[in-house]
Amino acid sequence: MKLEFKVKKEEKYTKARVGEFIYNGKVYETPMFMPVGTQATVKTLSPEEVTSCHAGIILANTYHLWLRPGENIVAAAGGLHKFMNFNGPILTDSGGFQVFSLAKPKDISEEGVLFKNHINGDKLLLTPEKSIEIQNKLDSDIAMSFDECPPASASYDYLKNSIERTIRWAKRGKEAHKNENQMLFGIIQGGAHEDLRKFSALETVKIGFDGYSIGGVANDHESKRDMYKAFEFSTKYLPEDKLRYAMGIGEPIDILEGVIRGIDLFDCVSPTRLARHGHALTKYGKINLKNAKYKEDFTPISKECDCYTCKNYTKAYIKHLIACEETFGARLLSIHNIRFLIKLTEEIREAIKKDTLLDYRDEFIRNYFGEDYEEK
RNA sequence: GGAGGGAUAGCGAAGUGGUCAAACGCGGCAGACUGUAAAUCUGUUCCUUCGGGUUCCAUGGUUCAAAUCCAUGUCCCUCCA
Repeated sequence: MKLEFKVKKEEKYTKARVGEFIYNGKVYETPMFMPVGTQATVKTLSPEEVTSCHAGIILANTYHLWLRPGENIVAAAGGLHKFMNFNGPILTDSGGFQVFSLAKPKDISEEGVLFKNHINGDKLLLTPEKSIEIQNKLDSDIAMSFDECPPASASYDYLKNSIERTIRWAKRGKEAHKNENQMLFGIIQGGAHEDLRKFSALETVKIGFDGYSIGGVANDHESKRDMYKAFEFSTKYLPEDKLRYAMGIGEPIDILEGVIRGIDLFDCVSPTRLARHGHALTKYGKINLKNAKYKEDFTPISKECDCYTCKNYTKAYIKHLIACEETFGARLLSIHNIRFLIKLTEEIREAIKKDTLLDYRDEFIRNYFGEDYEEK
């Protein structure tokens, strides 16, 4: 079943909106934060634990599942949902990010991208058609176009050529897309340049997709200002009635600023990666539970948090688990961090409904960064 | 009782005349992480007022120079009886 998205409420003072879609008879609201489960698992968590964080859509990755176990095995299992025992909606990334993280510029051609398989060194060609074919077989609910994700610092000319090729790839991918039950999103690139974002958006919209992603952000230590420009210059040229998704975002403040600029969906590895590295997100900033000061702190990460971790465990205990490299520590922190970001989106939705999102943002910043916060 | 081996920073362990405040690993302390080649990576870890000061079981000695060579002592380990 293809999920139908509707905008339900637009905020009065910003571009933010609350939307909803129905999946398996359940109503899901946006803005939404989507946990990442690259290899068909949100690292360290069971599907039940992911769901307990009130997660909606989760991600999986085409490139990784193509290499292991192979899309045919997932298809033989009955698709990703059955394979990984997750009943909620699943979005698959196209492998486009791996063009950024694994390929070298010389590996990218009109036909596709030549990857050196990171597991056994084999050379493999991923094309727009192949990426879509794999995603069709994986049977995710939302597929991504195969794009090049150039670093934000790439030159104007490089970005321009790359965008033109990504648009040609998007057309090829759409033609190859055969799964009626699966949405297909196009991806907007263009760094922080308004004309490039505009061109990328308008051309991608011309092809016609079920939703639009904003890519090429937060991948190059670019400034927050540039990232927010990329959001703004993309959503400005996208249709109101389609989902907008900021790929790989992110940090709480970036989610807020993205929502304000009209973005509905966010995904990020940070809650689970930070967790594995001993960090917890809190309303008052990120804390590092490895720090000695938590040794005898027998209070929860957050008294206000309703997650399993905060209801049952202390900082001192989690610090001990992380110090001993016990996986349960990473799991408890993953639950907390995912719940934190999802709770953030819940509060954001409430603020949009009340037209108080800017006040909410300002209060969030005061709490999270302190009084002397300056946007960089 | 006899023969041999050893003692190096919080721990393990290199180093066997100068380039040694002493490799490396662990532990400790801190930092980074944004569509996951990340349970990873980086820095730091004798003291310091950043000039320097005090170290390699202890004490004495050889030498211009000692963790390194010699003597004595202390402790530990292995094998034989």
